[in-house]
Amino acid sequence: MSTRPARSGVTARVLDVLGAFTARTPALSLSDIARRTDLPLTTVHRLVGELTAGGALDRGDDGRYTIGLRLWEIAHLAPASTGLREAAMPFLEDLHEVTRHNVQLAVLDSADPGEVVYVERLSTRDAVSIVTRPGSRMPACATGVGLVLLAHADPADAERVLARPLRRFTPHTVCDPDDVRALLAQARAGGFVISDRQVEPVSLSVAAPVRSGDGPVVAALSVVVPADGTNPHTWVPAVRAAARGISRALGAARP
Amino acid sequence: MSTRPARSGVTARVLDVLGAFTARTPALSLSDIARRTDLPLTTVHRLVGELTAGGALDRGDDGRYTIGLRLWEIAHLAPASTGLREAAMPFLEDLHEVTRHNVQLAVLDSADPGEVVYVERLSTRDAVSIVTRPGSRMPACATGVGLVLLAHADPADAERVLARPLRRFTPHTVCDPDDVRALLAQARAGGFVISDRQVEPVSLSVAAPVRSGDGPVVAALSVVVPADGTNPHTWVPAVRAAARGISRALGAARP
DNA sequence: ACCAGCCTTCCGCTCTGCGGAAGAATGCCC
DNA sequence: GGGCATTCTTCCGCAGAGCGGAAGGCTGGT
Repeated sequence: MSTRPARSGVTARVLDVLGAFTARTPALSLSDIARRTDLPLTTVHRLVGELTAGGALDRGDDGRYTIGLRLWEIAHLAPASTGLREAAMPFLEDLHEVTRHNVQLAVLDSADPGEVVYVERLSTRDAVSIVTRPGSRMPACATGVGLVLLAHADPADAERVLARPLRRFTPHTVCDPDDVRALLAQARAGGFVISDRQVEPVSLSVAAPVRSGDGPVVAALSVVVPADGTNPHTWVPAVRAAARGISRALGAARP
Repeated sequence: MSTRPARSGVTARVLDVLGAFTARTPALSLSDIARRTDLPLTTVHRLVGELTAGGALDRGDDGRYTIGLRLWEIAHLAPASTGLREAAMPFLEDLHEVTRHNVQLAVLDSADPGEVVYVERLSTRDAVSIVTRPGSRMPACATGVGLVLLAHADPADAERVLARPLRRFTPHTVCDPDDVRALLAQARAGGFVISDRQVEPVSLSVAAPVRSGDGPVVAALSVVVPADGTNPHTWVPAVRAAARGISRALGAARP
């Protein structure tokens, strides 16, 4: 699931410690971290102490650690936040308001092109329930945004992703590489893709690519709507328009 | 401006390297980082290499480094994102839709109670222009959210903040400690505060506290509206209602 | 009282990070 | 082109920083 990027050295250990935190366990005790990282307790004690002193971790009243505000702050300087999210938000909000459904923005993980990382999500209390949050990841093949991103990624990367077994979420998840290739071709040709009940049997998503101006595809945007028989193509124009709007904004910001 | 949290040790240096990135310079070359951190070039070279290998930094096509996607992803496990932002978003959107103005959510920096860090912001293309972004910080005394947070913070911390000179942004910025104390008292008594043209001469903000259920104040929420003579109290009910809604959601999530 | 986890401090060995120096790879100006 | 400035990368020997085993508080459960 989570990659093990660490080779050796203190830096790698520091990153291992930070990597011990997950969406399901955002607060960890000292020995939790030691167990997960497979590092000696004493070592973790020192590292965590230094990280806490630097604001990268925070210590709660119960003694458990969480990711610190300062690290959170620094991380917001990532390009995904700085340029992309900034430019996209107004368009996401418009799309959200028009559709009244969940709207998502995602990028491809360059380290592992088989997965997408969600940058932003706008939800409504009464919208279809949904599993993703900003910062969370999903297999590229199963999601609308993932298919769009894969369609415009390095073909060699895409083939590498298709070479490994594809995870199934529902009976509708497309797991045959050839079927995926067809969807990718469709995405390139039509400028959008529909992922029909691939993640949850009750919802589908309509996605379109976001470019940096008229340059390469840097992100994808989708709307998740209930699979209630309504023709999904209804949503295509709105999604594509929003995606193009973001692309234009990005081009103006960083030519 | 930026604190120097580092003492010694590799961990501290790693954090120094990450801390070299700022909102105005989100992409840095190797020697940029060396200069800013005041570390030997060779050392930075190694650290940055290890950080890049671990996904904490990304290297752009031009050779410059940016904060990496993986770090961004991990940072989203900070409580400010996990619980707070998650719970707040629907209410922020409602408030945003009703007011059609900028809506912001912020927390107090525990390391320096004199500053607030913005967690989220919803803007509109045609709203008053505004300087804050998620992850950015401002002096607590000058902002609506800051005054609210300070009002409910440890009184000793508040006094410590008032002891140092207060930065002036406009002729309306409240810089006299006693005037600030009056505003804080008002915030406690009324459950809201109005920061009138303190940051920019053309806008004012109305802020209210967000509690963890019925517990302590953990965040503050504000709407920024043009200072066009409209009675700012018009906005108070909507802001307070949204703040209470978030508080309730937080209480339900983590009792 | 006893035990089982969790956290913290101590300390000596050694392995690892350190950074000066030197060399490649640009880019710029004359 | 030649020379100069800046940036990035590789190499390597020294020493001090990080390492982690062991031991001792500090809980809370039975």
